[in-house]
Amino acid sequence: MTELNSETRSDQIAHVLRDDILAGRYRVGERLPSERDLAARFHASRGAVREAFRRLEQLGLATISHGGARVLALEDANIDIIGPLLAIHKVPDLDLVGQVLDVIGGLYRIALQQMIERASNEELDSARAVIGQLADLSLTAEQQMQVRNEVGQFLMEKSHNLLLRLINNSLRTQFVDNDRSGVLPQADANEFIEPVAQLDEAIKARNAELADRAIGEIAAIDRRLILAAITQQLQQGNSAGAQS
Amino acid sequence: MTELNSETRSDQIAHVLRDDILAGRYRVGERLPSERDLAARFHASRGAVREAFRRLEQLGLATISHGGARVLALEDANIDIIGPLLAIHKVPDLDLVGQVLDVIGGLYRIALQQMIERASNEELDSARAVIGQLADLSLTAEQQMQVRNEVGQFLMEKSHNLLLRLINNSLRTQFVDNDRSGVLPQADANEFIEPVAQLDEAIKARNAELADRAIGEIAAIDRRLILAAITQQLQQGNSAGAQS
DNA sequence: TGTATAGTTTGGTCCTACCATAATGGTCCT
DNA sequence: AGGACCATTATGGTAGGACCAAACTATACA
Repeated sequence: MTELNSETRSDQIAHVLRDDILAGRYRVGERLPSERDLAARFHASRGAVREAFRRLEQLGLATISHGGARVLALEDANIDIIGPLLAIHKVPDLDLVGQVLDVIGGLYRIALQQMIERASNEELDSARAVIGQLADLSLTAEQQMQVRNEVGQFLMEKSHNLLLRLINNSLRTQFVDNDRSGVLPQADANEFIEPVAQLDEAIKARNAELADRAIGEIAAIDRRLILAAITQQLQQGNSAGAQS
Repeated sequence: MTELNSETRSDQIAHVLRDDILAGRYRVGERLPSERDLAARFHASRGAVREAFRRLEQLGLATISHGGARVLALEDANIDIIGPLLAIHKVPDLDLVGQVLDVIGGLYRIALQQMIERASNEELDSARAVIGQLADLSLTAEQQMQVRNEVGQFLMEKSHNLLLRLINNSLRTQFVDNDRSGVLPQADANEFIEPVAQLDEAIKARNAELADRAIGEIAAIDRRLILAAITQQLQQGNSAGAQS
């Protein structure tokens, strides 16, 4: 295990319950065990269970009311369940990752539009500098990954859009938590050279449409790389699983 | 007041603390009062305060650890604070609403792309039917508002993208909660006729680019209407405030 | 068969006590 | 006078028990 010393009792309970729900061990609308039962099962006090319940409630996984705690549909949950949902399987679910990448790509497009519309010339210049790193051929795979994260982070900040930043933060932290799975796409930086150049020019000219096209292409490449890396890991997992 | 009978003690505490933080009554990094102090202040038990803390923690507004509870930066918070943030002032903050609408518009664009890419022909047909209502000239303002919500909801569902739906749900519920402010934009349905027709045709032909343009235009109109309605309310509020 | 009702379960709240850790303040040494 | 060390204190984390009110369940009655 990673670290369980710093994890609070109510944290543990909340996590177990969360994963149970996400894994579908409770049907939607079904009642969770009572606080007293759970307290007994986890060898904890009712207070700890209640605190865990509050978090589940905030996560949108369950409603707690007088009759009991009822499980909600996954579609009614909070964004913060995406991370745990991806972490349930050893290798993330390919479909879900694809969906998330689609959304992230779209968010970057929005951010870029906002930035081009609102940011100062100085900010645009620094943005171009950061983005330029994407086409740096001398970086390792890890560094490339980091650069891409930085670029995304930078775009979000310079979009001056609070909601955008909030969404991005949620997603980013969840992926960082999940990165331990070792999914490290090996990018061929050459692929990025052309769209990055286009993007640079578009930002320089504050050409929103061109920028949109360029960032879309970059996101598409990124998406392809990540999905390929996961697919590869899936196959490795399958072959390893076949041995046992 | 609306309803405070069904509101739990820990709910009240959480809400007060949340609003205090959002209103900036605590500086970032500052320590919140201790659980015992807050319990005394709210005439509640420590348990209730702790449950409130768990929710603040889940909202990303504060970190609770052994030294004490510390306030986090707004940018590190959860999406679910957008609603409360808008509700703090009698009339929502114009900038923030604009930002939110920008993002929602972008999300609709993503959803539409996904839908065109993935949905079945039947789903597309039903989507066209729903979208067609946007240009219905015989609807009242309330009905129009409802139709627009339905369209958004429909797009999100048919995008078959879980993350997109989660984000949309969060935002939607927060706005529904906030709709009591009575911001009802009066749309001139005539404006929608042309882009809606374009969108219809684009969906029929599965033309992603054309659809993107059309939905963008619709979102822009919607945005303009809502902001205008809020601006008007702001002015009313100012003139009313000048009397007192 | 449907309904009213009593009993049981369950969440909501409070209280008290104890522990472990972080924050604080004082003391001692250099 | 300044800094390192240590005891004290404040604070969160947890446990257990008690009581109430609302919700659920099963029973008895009409």
